[in-house]
Amino acid sequence: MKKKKTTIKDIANVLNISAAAVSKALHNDSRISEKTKENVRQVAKSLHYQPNHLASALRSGKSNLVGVIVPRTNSNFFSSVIQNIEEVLNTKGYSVIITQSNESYDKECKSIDTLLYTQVDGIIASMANETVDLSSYEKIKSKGIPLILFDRGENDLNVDYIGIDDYNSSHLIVEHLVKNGCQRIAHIGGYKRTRIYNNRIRGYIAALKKHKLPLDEELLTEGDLTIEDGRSKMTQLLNLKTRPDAVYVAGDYAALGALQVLKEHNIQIPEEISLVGFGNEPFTNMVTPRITSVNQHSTEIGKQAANTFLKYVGNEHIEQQLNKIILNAELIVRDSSNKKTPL
Amino acid sequence: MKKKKTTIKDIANVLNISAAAVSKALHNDSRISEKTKENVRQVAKSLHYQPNHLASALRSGKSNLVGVIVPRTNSNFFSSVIQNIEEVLNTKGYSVIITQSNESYDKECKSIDTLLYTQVDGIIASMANETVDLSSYEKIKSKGIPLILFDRGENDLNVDYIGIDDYNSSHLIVEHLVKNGCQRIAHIGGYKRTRIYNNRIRGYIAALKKHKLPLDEELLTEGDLTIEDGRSKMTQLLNLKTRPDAVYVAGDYAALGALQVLKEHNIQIPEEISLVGFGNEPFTNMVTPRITSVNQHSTEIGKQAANTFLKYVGNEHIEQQLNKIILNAELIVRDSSNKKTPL
DNA sequence: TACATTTGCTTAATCGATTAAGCAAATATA
DNA sequence: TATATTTGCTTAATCGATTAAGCAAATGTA
Repeated sequence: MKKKKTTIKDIANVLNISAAAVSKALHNDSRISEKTKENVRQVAKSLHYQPNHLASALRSGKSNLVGVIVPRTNSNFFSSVIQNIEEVLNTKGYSVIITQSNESYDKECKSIDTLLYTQVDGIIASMANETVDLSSYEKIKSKGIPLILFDRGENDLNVDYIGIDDYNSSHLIVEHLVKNGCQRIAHIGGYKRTRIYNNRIRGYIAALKKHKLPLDEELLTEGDLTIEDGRSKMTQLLNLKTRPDAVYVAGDYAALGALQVLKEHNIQIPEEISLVGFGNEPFTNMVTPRITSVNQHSTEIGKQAANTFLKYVGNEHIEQQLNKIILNAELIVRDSSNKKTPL
Repeated sequence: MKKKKTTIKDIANVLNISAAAVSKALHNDSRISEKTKENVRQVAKSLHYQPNHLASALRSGKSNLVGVIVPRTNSNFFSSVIQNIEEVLNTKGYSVIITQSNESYDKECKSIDTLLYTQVDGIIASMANETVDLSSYEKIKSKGIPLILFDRGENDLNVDYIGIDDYNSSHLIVEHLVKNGCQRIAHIGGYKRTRIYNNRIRGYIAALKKHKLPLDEELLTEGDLTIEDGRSKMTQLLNLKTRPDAVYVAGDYAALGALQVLKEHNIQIPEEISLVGFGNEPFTNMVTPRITSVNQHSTEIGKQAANTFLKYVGNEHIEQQLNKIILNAELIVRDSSNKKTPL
């Protein structure tokens, strides 16, 4: 019942040559005659031979696999990054295996173990929200395989990082809102412990100062930026004595939750309250009103991450170090913040 | 510079015992003394030993990896299925590696090769839209590893399948629309060559007949069900001499495209035209009006798929055969089809 | 005391592919 | 013709973990 797989030995037996000769023939070794090569290829085909990756990887110490860890795959951003990583790496003979952390630290550790256990040649990761302890990532480094972070990174790891300029993006957003006449701008932020959200918060605060707007602690919240989080934070903001006239949400899903609440309260967007999200998820362009958001350049991030990995391949002597590639984010203005009669 | 990994041999050298003893100690063999076991564990820890999966998998013939192939990961449905597969399999010591076909046949073949090459112990897949030639899937079967299909399956492969009742779902939808007074129901469908879309089309036709409604070929279209497809098919329908009074779209993304077009034409939904999608993607509940859709039970599908795989593990003698688990889909009625003043 | 059993380990083969080293035959060079 | 080189293969070691077989020492049984 159990179909046994064809090995080079099987091919060797058919042709009455050694397994070594078969291996060399398949790798087009110059010391094997054309005739033998052709025979080997034919027999290999007829026996449906497929090389056993475990054996060759064990021997060569190279698996030609690259692991990717993302918080979740169901956002367009991560899905697009992965797709671009694959596109670049596939052409170089690498295959990509994807694992999700579900924003959980435990799951992330397990993912890392799985990937190391699979002997991947490198890991490209975006860290889970929960992650504070970096020891599991240190483990990757200690194995001597390249680690590249994107989007959610961490300076302390001293590895390559590709992301957008979160600090500056906040400036772009606040500037845009101020130009549209907003004075009381709230920020529904992510957790400060996550670097990118911290940067967005710092950018928000700095931008307020730059435009001589007061920082009102009531208007600055922290959360996990799920739809539910967006809903509850927006509700909270609406219950304030003085409501904001603009809300900048650090994630599109939470922005969507906020939008729902605003609509349920029959609040005119952007006339009464302007709304800006972050991430440029496709749905921001689908809902009513369309939500202004920030394009994170997922395509570019994916390609750069893959190329950064390739830089290390075959150059084992290059020591990894903190090397940031920061892309300029792009504000995409849509109905939710574009007042027809600005200042 | 290159950190070399710790092997059982290193541990053996430290303790002056054989590698075999170390291996047995780590596997808690009864023929190894408690004292030695404890020593081995300690040294393993201090040397940061991690077993080399390639070696053990090569020897044992079991990789403890399960491959999952999906068209794309960025839909909530697939992402949720994967998450549930992982949950079930992780507790049984399996890790999951995910690959995406991007709806491309070529990419799907490559994914299959990657997974086979990685020597996964089984494959759980949902087929790409493009796939007609089943030979790459036959290859999986010929390797003797279990293959489980979900959502997008194919009877001819004679393997396990988990999905919802597409045919019946169409009946539910048409019935619902008829009850709401619709008489001229259009169907923006997927490609007939994909089984599930074919079933939805067949169900649509049968349901019309059941309710004694004429089948108008103009109202039945086929496409790839992207947002763009939804937009163009909806535009096409609006240009008909007699417009439909309801549109049943076989996918939520296309339904969203249709919704956009309807809104751009200032058509009242559901009063003038009712709209129903398929898949219950989160955004159906977020847009205005909220879109009626069909819940595909991603959680259940994921769990069942994983459990089906587990059924075969260690039971190499069970021959795979066509074995369908069909779950009842659930119609979730929302604003886009719920007329306040029905018949 | 004499033999049987158990304990605790070692040796060596194995999984499948790769590769350094080597050897005989064919071909080239002086 | 004698020697050097090239060609085309084989042998055997290797990657790291597992495991059947085996052996000596310790313990048990009669």
